Amino acid sequence: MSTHMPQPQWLDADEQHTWREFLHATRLLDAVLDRDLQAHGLQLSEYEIISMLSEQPDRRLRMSEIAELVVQSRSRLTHTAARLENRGWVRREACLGDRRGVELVLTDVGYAEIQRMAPIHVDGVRRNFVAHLSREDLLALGRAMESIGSGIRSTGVCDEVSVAEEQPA
Amino acid sequence: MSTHMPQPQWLDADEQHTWREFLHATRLLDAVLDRDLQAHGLQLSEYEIISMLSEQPDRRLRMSEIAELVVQSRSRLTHTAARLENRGWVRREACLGDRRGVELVLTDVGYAEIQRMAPIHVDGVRRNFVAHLSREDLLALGRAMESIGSGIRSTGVCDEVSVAEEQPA
DNA sequence: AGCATTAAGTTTAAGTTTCAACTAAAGAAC
DNA sequence: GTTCTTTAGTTGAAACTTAAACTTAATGCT
Repeated sequence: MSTHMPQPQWLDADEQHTWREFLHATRLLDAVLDRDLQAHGLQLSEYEIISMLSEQPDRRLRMSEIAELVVQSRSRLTHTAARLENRGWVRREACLGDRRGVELVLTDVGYAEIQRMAPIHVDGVRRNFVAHLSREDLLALGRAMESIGSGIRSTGVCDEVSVAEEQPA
Repeated sequence: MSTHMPQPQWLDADEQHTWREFLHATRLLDAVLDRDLQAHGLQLSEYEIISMLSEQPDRRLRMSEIAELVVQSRSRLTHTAARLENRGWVRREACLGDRRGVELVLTDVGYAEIQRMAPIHVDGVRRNFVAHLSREDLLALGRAMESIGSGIRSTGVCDEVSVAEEQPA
C-alpha cells in the first residue's frame, strides 16, 4: 500500500465493459419489469413488498424486516405501506412483544392480487433475464451476486442510506 | 382461462435463487454507489450523464442520445439537465441541422467536477462489484449482460416507458 | 405544395422518494 | 429505578420522477 492512494486504480477494458453492460442492462431490466407491472397498476417496488409477505407462512412481516429485504429506507416503506393499505392489500398490526413494532399483513385481497400478478412478473423475468443465461452462467451469476451482496452488507449500507464520513479536507 | 399459457412456467430453484440475489445485489449496489456520490453532492443518475458527456471528443451529446444511454425518460432528462445547468456543469445548445434538437455540453466546471468524482466512483465500483468477480466470471457476466440488454432493446422498452397493450379482458 | 404523422423537447401537475425532525418504546449503564 | 442511548416507525416538506398534454420541427404521402 501507499501513503494515500496515488492512483485510483482505473478499471481495465474488460472490467469497464462488464460494468457498463451491467449498469445498462439492470436499468433496462428494471424499466421493462416495472412497465409490465404498471400496466396492471402496480410498481415493481410495491410488488416486491407484497411478494415477500406472500411467502411468509403467516403472510406477515415487520416493517424493518421488509425494509431490509427489499432495500428501501424505512421512511419510503412507511409511505408505500400506506398506499398499499389504502388499496386494501395490506393491513398494519401492532407487533406483540415489541410495542414499537408494526407488522404488515397481506390481506386476502392482496393475496389474490399477487396471485394474479405473479405469472406476469415471472414471465418477464424469464424472458428478459433467465432466458439469456446458460445453466452454468446462471449458477456463476448467483454466486457472484451473493458475494457482492454480502460484501456490501458487511461494509455497511448501514441504516437507511447511511452516513458517509466527510473527508477531513 | 384461455388456451394460451396453461402454466406460467415457474422458475426452478436455481433460477429463483439467482434472480433474488441479482435483484438484491443490484439494489444494494445502487444504494452504496449513490450514497458515495451523494456525500459529494451528486446523484448517481447525474453522474452518469456527466460521465457520458465527458467521454465524447467534443464533450457534447444530444438529449435523446443521452436519454437512451442512461435509460432515462426524456422528461426526466429535461429536468435533470436543468438542475445541472443551474449548477453550471452543463450548457444547452441548439443542434445544428435539426432545429428541434438540443445538445448538452459539458462546461469546464462540469469537467473538473467529474474529474474529481471519478476516482471516488470507480473505487466504489471496484470494491463493491469488480472485486467479487474472477476474471472468468467477469467476462461471462459481460457477455450475459450484453445479451440481456440487447434482448430488451429489441423487444422494446420502446420510447419512454413504453405503452404496454392492455390485455383484451 | 399541402396535410397528416412522427420525433424532439419542454411544461405542469400529480405521484413518489428523500431528508430531517420527531414520538415512543427498548436496552444499557450506573 | 433513573437517565442515556439506540431502535422502530412516522411525519411533513422539499426534491425528484412520472404522466400527459403541448410546441415546434422534420418526414411522408399524395
